Amino acid sequence: MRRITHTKEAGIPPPLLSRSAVARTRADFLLELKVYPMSKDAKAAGKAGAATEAPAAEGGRDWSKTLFLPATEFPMRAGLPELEPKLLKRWDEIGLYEKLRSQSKGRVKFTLHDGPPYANGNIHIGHALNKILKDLVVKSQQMLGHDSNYVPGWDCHGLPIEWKIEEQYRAKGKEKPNFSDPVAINAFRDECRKFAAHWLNIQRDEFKRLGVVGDWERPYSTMDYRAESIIARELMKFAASGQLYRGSKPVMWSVVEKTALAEAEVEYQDYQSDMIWVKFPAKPLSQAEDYAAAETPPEIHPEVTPENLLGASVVIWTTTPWTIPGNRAISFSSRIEYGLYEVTEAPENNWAKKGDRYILADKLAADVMKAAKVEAYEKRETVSNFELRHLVCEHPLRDLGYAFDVPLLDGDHVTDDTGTGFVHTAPGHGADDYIIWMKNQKALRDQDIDTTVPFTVDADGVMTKAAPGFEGKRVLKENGDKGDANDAVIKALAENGNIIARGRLKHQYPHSWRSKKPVIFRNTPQWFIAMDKPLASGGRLSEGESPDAIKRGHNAPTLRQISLDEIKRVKWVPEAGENRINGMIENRPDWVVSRQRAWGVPITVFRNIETDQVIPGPDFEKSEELSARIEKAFAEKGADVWFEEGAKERFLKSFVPAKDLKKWEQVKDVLDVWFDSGSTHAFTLEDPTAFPGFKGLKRKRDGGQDRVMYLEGSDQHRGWFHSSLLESCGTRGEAPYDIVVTHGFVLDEKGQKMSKSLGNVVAPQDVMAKSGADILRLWVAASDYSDDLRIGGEILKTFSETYRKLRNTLRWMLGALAHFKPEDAVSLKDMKPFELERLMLHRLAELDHEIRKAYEHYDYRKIVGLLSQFMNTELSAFYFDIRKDALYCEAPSSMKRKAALTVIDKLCDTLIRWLAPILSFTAEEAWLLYRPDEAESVHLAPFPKIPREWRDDNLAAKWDRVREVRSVVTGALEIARAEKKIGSSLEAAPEVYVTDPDLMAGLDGVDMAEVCITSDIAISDKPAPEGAFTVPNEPGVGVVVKRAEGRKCARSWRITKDVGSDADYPDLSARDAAAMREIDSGVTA
RNA sequence: GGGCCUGUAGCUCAGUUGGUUAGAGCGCGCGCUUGAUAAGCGUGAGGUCGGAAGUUCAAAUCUUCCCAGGCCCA
Repeated sequence: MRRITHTKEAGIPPPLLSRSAVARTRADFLLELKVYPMSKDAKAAGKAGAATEAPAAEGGRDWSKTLFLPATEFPMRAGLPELEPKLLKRWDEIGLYEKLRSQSKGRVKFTLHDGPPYANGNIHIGHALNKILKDLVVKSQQMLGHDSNYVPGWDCHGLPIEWKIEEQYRAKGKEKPNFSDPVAINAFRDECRKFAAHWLNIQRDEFKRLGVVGDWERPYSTMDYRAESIIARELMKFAASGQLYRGSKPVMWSVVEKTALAEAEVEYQDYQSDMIWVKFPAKPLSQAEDYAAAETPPEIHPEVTPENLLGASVVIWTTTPWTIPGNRAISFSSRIEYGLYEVTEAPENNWAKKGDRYILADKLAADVMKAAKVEAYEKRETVSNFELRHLVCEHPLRDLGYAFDVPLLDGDHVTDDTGTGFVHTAPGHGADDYIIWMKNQKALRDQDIDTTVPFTVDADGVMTKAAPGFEGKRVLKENGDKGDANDAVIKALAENGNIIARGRLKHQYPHSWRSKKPVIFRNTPQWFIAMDKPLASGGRLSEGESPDAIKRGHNAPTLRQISLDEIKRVKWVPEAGENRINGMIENRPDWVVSRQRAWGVPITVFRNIETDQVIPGPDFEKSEELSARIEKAFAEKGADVWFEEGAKERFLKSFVPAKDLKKWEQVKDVLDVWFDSGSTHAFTLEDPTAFPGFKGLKRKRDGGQDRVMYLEGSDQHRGWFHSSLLESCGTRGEAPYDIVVTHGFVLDEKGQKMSKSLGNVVAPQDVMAKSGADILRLWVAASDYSDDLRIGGEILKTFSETYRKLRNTLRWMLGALAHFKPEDAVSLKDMKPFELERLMLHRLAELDHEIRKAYEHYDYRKIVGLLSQFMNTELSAFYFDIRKDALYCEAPSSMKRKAALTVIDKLCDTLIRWLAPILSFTAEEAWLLYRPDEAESVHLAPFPKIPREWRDDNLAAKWDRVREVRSVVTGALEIARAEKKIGSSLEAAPEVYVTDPDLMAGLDGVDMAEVCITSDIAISDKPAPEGAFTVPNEPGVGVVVKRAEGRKCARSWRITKDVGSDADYPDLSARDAAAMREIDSGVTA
């Protein structure tokens, strides 16, 4: 408005000012005045407004042009989606990562070792969280003064990629390749490799887009030849030390496809099974058995197998009769109540006969008797857990060649919902069966029970000689139809008098998702890494200990013990992580590392089919040479060479006599991909040739100061943290990391898991396109990553607002600094009179301490909190608001102005650096405008060094009082405003009554009118008059708001009595008139 | 079902060894400003601290149970 009036009076034809015209006028004006921070001629710029404005008739002069208003190119609205790619390009062009490395050579290393994501699709919000968090760590550790390098990596082998390639084969009408054909398998592997490479590249771009700084040009990948060779080498270390062994385990097996299936490859469909109820006769135990008397309840007969159970049978129920030959135990549950039941009436020729006595779950007895067509029965006894635990049965097919004891095992998987309350346990044919069998290994062996899991069914679904009496019977035919095994088993049971009922059951049964045919659980040979085998060369070397000292024989620690010890040495953030992984390592079974698959690193060992010897292995003197040969071949040509024609002969040449080659089986299984990723430390951190950034890495435990951090989602306690720990402890006797940080999962706004079907998925790509990566980064930094994180529309909106506030504070500082000349900087000594400035310096010193501490502890939300609070409340709403008058209006020579600018310069410098790890793009944008001449990138700068002398606790305490009084004044002004007494606070001249001497002392020497942004103020130590404004919390302060007296200065808008005291500037206050005189005379400094 | 963990204003978070009327930033309502202006300032309203019971003079904080949610197993 003012401007339009002015234009009119200046005689310029009154334009028809449309909105856009106004905007254009304004834009032109800004352009004219705009100070380009890059221009070295800031001096000229500072007075530009004043100098170009010829003194006009005072009444019409546009005083705003004579003010030192903020001027900056840093836009109010960021336009992050457009800005960010430009900055990324710039970082690429200046070689930011290389610069960081060369700049920090020789410093203590902080190494965040990247956990490899799986290269098979676009990144999702969880990836974004993980990588941003890593970037916060890496950048802040760098700025704290470390050499903080980051080499990203990818996990490339494995099943999901195989599936994709199989899918492609099917789409092309090709058969699934025959993996025993060397050409076919390597052609297939090649497709997998290409697929992984494709997604690696896409993910790399997506990760870079987040603003993550790292060595993107030279990442690691588990499928690099070098990586494959080292993964194989690591496995061979386990083989050579004897920790790798061949065992067996039931897996889901498709008879039709002759292949093992993963859980994700089966689907449950209706299927009609044969069900049978089978008797396991109770057997008297030898009296020599000695049971712990302590656990014997007094009311129980302490003798083994109480008499009343003799002649009774435990009854089981199963839907897979063909697994009876594989039976080795019966599971019961100590949570279920059991009884001894006698059949009192039954039809002639019934399987269940009068006088039979069965042990059954009480809840299921009636059902069982009904199924067995029993007409009447009675419960005789209660059967206790104690009795069951010490009961041993005979196998129902004992006379066919199953003359072993069948023990009873207590298991949580047993329920009394269906069946008999007892679960037939065939360790080769079920997961639960196998687990409970393995869990009881030791106790069973103590009872002289053979714990070997029998191979009763072969790959074709045909029963083997390990199932005496049933050899050659088929479980399933080649086409997936039911074979003759069930009938044969049922017939044999009947002949032995140990079946009491049969029937059919329609239920959900696993089927292959490809052939849609039923699958079976079948015991198969697998390769294991032993958790509890004493490690001859295990354990870390203590200082000064010779390598020979660790050969500890049978007293040597096991992999489990070493791992548990190492867990204690690692710092877990948050601490609960230690608990979690500890529990897992304590309880986990041996590590199954073999997969009957194609796309992976092979288990590069050979097995003698006659002696079962494995090479490389502990009893093979050429293990090292053999390993070296394999490693070298892999490094040169990749793991494919293992599958090539004649590989066995080539690798074994000269190690094994040619005539014996037939006896040696080349293992074609591939490694569990967790072994791959568990080995990343070996082929990255320990390979300075491929990764020069890791050269000279010397961890604290090795007497150095460097640290290695792993940082992943909390699911990796079971995954990567776990496998890396086992791999490294098994081969090196120590954990591969010093610090492990875990974060939670990303949920939707309501705390629910994201899913396509719920439609609550937030894609990082969308957020970056709409709001920018810095918003995502702020979200990560401000959230409590130790817990699950939530994201959604409202949350993103909130963070956009938070961002906007921070951004505008930066913007105002940059604008104010357009008028700052370094040579005007005021030294701390000369800052003495300016308490407000010193207060700000004090706050910087305080914050410096807190922010460094928070960055050191990876506590980023604390930093966001501190900086938001500081920038919004203390700077924008307090310091800046107060200082606007001095900055805009005071003369160029004003010391107050110069002092303020000096402080704002420090604030700006410091805040941009503190924000850089979090708002990486925005901080860079600000930095380039702030330091146009010398600054290459804020990410090359360290956190600022704040002089200790800036700290002044007494001053801070004093100003706490000032702010207390101020808050009463602003409260009073608000009332006056509501009463329409005043509008702007400059229209007021409050009377402040301070009876509290402590508060009064705080006001000493403080210009309270300035602090309260009023035109005048009166401070009195007298009691406040009746009706004065007070606040309950500040009883010692009363305020009466009076209107300021005098005229409004046309330039500063303050109402003072000295307006017009300078005849040359009749509309201005004395202060402004003096300033104008200086400006008009061309003096700027 | 088991192990680990979480639940404080609309949102993101603080709440020290249990101790006055539970805090902050953002958002929201209202007012001011129009020289940070798709900005800035002031001010106000929001919480039975997931629920219940218990221990205690005193519980967001300790105990138990329940509810909701997450990760990992089964």
